[in-house]
Amino acid sequence: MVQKEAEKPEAKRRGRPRAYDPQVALARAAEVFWKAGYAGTSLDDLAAATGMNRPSLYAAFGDKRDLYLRTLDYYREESRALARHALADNPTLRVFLKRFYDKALALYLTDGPRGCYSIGTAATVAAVDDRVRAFLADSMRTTDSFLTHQIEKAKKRGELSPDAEPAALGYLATATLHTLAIRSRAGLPRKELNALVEAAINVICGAPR
Amino acid sequence: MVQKEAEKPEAKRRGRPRAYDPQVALARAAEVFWKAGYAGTSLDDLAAATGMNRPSLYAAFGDKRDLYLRTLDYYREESRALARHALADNPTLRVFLKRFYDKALALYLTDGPRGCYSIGTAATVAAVDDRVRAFLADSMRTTDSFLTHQIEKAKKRGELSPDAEPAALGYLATATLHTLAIRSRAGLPRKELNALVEAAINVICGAPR
DNA sequence: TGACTTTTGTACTGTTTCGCACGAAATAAG
DNA sequence: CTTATTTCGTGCGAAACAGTACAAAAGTCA
Repeated sequence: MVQKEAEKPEAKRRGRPRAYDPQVALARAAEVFWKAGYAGTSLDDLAAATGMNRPSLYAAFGDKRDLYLRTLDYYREESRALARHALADNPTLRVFLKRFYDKALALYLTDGPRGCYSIGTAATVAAVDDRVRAFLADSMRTTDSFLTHQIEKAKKRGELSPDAEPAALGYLATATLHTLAIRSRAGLPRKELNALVEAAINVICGAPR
Repeated sequence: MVQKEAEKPEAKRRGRPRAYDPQVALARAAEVFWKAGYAGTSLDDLAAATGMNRPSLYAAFGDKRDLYLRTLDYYREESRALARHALADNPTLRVFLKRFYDKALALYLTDGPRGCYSIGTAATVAAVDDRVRAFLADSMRTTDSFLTHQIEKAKKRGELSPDAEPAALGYLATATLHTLAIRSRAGLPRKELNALVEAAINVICGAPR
């Protein structure tokens, strides 16, 4: 609806070639939203950041809201790829969680204390935009079930106490991610965040041996 | 700097009387920010909500940022009063936490899914405003130590396992509050949030007897 | 080369927003 | 009743903003 659906990346297009790469533009736009929030970002800001001018922005992505929704999807895909990658060598739950939170923190602390993209920006918009709210809800449910699933696997492998409840611990694992998202945006020092990660992992996996 | 410091509430003031109550105006302003976020709220919105006109707003609270910072303080005071009240009859940790989260949820779900005021609005602003960022950091540290203190007390009273670590559990208790703040703003149903509260309390206090 | 297609960039319109100036209104003090 | 003081409320000017029209630019295709 916003753009030509079937994009052939390599096919020679007919008219004047684009001066921008849509994926790069999307990433640049996300950076601006990330910093200033949705409402705090103007189309001029976006144009400046992407190097495009406003008419091109409209043609490529629709209006500001459309563009924002695109960046949310973009961010979610990137995040999921990171999470999947942390599972590549089938680590223990303890090792996986450490990696998972460390990767999250690395993302949250790039270019100053910016926190999580969707929590830092979409949470505010969610109260007035149904689609953003639905996106947020869906993202969090997905994180819940992903983490719960990892915990279930670990329990089956005998890494956890037999009376550990994966669903409850999954909630807490997601809650840990959320609190890191907010705390990092609040500028808390890395050291403090590391201590929190340590504490959460010990509670979820049981005291370290 | 923004307003006369020593406000004698009952002293007969000299000129034309105010047509508004500053405390009420502050609460109304907070409601608007709560819904639309800081950047998403214009002075006209605030004027409409408070029944004041813009020049009066400036005279009373300074500019938009000053007013917003005031509402943050206001909200924090209200929240602390609620928390203190939940401790009035010296309840067990389990009972206290249940009350604490229930009160938070009641606040977060008033007038639709609006979540926590400071997390829902200040988190976004924090990335571009030092004072807001400092406010957020300070608030969260206060919550951490408050909850940790309650957990320590419970441990001394023998309510918790001897090897429970209050500092670690305190982080998780705050994390639970944070995740509730975000999830409620994302519109997750009350039932799901209740289940999360239940799970978190069981992890913090130990399985129910 | 010339017709066609798509993107670019400038410029324009109307709206929103901010911040303040200024006179009217309301009250206390003398 | 007059003066001093404080607030109210209209309204103005400047800036920011969203969205679009239009012509120039930069390609493809025949």
